[in-house]
Amino acid sequence: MKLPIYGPRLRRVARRHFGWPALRPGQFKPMRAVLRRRDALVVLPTGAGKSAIYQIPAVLLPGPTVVISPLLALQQDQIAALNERADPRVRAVRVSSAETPRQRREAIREVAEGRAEFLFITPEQLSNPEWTAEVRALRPGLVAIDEAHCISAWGHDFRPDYLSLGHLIKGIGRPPVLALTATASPPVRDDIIARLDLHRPEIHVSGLDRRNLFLEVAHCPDEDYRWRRLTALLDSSPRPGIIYVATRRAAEELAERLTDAGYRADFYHGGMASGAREQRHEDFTADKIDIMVATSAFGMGIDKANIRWVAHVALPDSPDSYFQEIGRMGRDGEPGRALLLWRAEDEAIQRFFNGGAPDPVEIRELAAALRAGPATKTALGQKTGLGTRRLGALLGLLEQVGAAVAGHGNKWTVPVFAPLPAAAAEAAAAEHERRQVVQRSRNDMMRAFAQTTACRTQTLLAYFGENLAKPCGHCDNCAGGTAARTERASGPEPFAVHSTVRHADWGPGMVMGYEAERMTVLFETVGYKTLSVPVVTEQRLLTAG
DNA sequence: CGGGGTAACGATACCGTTACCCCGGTGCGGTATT
Repeated sequence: MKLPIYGPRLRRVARRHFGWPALRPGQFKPMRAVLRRRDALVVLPTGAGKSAIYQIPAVLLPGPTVVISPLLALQQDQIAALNERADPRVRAVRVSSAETPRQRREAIREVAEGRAEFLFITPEQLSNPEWTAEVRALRPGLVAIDEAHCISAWGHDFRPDYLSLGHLIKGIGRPPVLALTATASPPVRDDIIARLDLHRPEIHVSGLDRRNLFLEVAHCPDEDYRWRRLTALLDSSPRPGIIYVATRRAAEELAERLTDAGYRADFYHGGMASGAREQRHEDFTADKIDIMVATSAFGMGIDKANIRWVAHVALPDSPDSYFQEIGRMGRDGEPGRALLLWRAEDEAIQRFFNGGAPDPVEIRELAAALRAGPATKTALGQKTGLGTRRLGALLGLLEQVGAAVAGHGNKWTVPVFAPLPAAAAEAAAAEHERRQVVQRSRNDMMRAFAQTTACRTQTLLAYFGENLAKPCGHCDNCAGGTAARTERASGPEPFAVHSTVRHADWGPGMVMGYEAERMTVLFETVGYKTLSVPVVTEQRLLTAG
């Protein structure tokens, strides 16, 4: 049997069809996985060439490629970039609310007739039974999930159709699946793999240590101090840069205060009219805006290489978000500066955003409604009086505890051995609580990152399950010498990094890293925990395995 | 959970304190109206 040699073929496609002279680090292995028709999860932070990982193999694989991407604006940019080349083998079309029904049908026809290779679609459209059948008939050879962390970040409450992606992909014939994201800590990866139902996926993680970024954190006792640190950064840094804040109001107010103080600043958040949003985004891309004060709405889809700094006038909800946000700078390889200006009070808003417990009565009623026979979400919504958002979240919970299942034609029903409504409600509440606990542990890890005296990069990479052998040399703690002192203070490590351990109450977990006399363990049920190494050793809190 | 705004109060000439309320991120899609 002739062994396939992938490298030259991939490079040839990159050159001929896309005009890229060479492959970049981190691209080849996942491409090879795709060509071997393996499921894969790719974590590649720099943003440089993530799309190529599905685009190049797509040309070599039979059948069109379905691309699932969260934002219409993002899709627009990617489609435009592909169609610029006027090569039918890389042509892209789209099915979304931005197209008329006629245009959507035409898009499907173009793919069916081989006039286009890529079909961009949102999870929401794919969950429409009409399109499921149409897309299935195209016999796609690959499904690419862009910004796959959205499954974990948004699926559970914000955009529930993300949770159904696994079912939806089955509905279109279950071709190999490639999930792509810039950040995914182990719990997020597990979530992606579980929700997409990836089969023995190859996991490729690379480029987490961004050596051109200098990481710096300042604890701010009050708002005045925070303002002084921020303006000191602005006075000493080139443009452009991004300031992240927690709320829309804060974005507007800070932009105004900066403008009054003589800085050229504008704001951006999800509450703006779509036209204005687009304009601001374009202006920033075209270097017409120096300083963008924004909520987390400003993020995905920023394709700009020369962002020189990112400041946080807030405490992000997790290291995942933080890493994602600072990862947008310095893509050109030139220096970038990350400055986290945090106050203890910032945590309150994150706790609020985590949300409260679901209403047990509502869950029970929904569980009962499901027993009346297969029903669509719309029908269930009418029956229970639940809004689409809440309904989606509750259905997701019930599904996870085996009290609901998506069947034929996107109708929901109860599986054969489903618990009775009361028991289902109880299990769903427990499942929600478990998720909350994990989310709170991620909040805690963000604060721990802010407070550490160890190397910032080592701390951050440990959170993502990666080991950086030596302090990074490009963070405040390395520069100030505390990282070296912290490293010297660390004693013997009772369990190897990445080994599995067990705690009497918290069950199984994985050792993520050590920092001085403390160790971080990620437990399956309670999330991240930081433990004292001497206490662990003396009291035998953990056992191997 | 905490910040910010406002009303009410108390004491007294213009203001301070307290209590209470409200607010707070991320985007798809489809429909009704210009």
